[in-house]
Amino acid sequence: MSLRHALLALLTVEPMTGYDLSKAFQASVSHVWHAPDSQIYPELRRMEADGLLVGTEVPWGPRGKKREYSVTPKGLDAFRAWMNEPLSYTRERDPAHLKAAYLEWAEPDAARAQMHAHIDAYTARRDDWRDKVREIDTGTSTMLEQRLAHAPASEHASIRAYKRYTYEGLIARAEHEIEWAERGLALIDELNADAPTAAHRTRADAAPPAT
Amino acid sequence: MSLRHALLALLTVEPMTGYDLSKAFQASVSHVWHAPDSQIYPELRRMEADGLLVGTEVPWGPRGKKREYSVTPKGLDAFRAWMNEPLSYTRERDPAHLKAAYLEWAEPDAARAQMHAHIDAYTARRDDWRDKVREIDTGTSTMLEQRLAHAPASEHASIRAYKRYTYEGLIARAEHEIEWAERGLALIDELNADAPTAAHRTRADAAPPAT
DNA sequence: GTCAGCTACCTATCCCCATAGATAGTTAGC
DNA sequence: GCTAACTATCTATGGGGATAGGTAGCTGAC
Repeated sequence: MSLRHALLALLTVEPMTGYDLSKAFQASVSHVWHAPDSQIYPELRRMEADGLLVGTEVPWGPRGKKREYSVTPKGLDAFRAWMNEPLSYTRERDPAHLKAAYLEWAEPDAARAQMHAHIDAYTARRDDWRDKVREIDTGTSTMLEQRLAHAPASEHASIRAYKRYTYEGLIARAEHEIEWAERGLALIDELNADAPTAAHRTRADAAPPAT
Repeated sequence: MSLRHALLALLTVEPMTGYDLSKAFQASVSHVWHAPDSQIYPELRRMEADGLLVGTEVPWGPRGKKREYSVTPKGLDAFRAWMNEPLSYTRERDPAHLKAAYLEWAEPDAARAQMHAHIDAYTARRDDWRDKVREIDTGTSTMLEQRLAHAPASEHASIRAYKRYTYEGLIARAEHEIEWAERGLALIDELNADAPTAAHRTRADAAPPAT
């Protein structure tokens, strides 16, 4: 149900078409929540059916048309209700840590490659999020500036602060993941210092026991 | 496809029934990857159909029977192949941070409750993972000890080290999440310092902190 | 005037997962 | 001998998401 609320968050700024939304999504929310357009369009229809949005046909060129959605009072209520109730936390499900727990099965070099992939993935995210923070600070984030333009000046500080807070949390998390993977690289080196390749070969034959 | 590999990881230790697996899952892997039995049983069937496992009927009491699965060489190959290829990283999708980005919409007390929920969820996980580390160190983890019993002594250090490494990473992550939420609480107080809510004021007056 | 590239929207399939429940046999304690 | 609790397995339904398409109109450059 998070997609629904992410869309509501964007539409509270101003009415948009599905296409606009999928672009806005990529530019802003996607750093926190990703969704392809094939998920956005049907969800908008469902939200309209549920009375959270109203869609109006807008002419586009001589023959074309597009559908612009705006939030209804009911939609606003739903969004506020979601914001005011705490999330339910689902249990951990993390492929990287799952793999790490059984890393003795991997070739040392494959284990290292895994760690490098982890580092690369989180480095990219960290840089991405750092850009977002910079955009917030310099006022070059289109979505944020539009949101601010539609909000009373008294709230500008909060809006900016929460966005910044969110991305800073994500940056710190990414840095933690990078550190973790770097410790992983050190650990792999340490464990393979004496027997670089022999360890795996014995393991390979160990699992199917000859009965 | 992670469930499949989590199951393979467990079955490399020794053959098990679906029921055993769902128990073992809860006791060990579930701290990294959770799955209910209704997902495990069909997946085992599929894995058998794919030739990764063989299942044999084992009598259980006078009339009952159960199905015990063991890993085939093909299953072992699949597991090793998974271990040796790097994971693909999917894009961020985090409801807590999504909400945080729009926290100006929430009542201050609801925002605080959200932060407390975050702290509670990660505190529980952190404690859980700390227990796991303690189990690893004291040798009271059944699954781990069984795994060690089936592996050459030369590998015991690695097996233990990777498990410990995994859980330590998760503990550090949980601690980061707790810190983040605590900074969130401070931020909420700061942003609402001039206009405290009625509820907040009442609570502060009713229960002043004992020194 | 036509072609590339963009805007706009939609469909289909498959997989994973959450949740809820159905069924049946076994074991241990009273 | 009965009952509660455990062992064992399976089904059904629906939501959410990934991936991969398809259609149609618009716009601007050459």
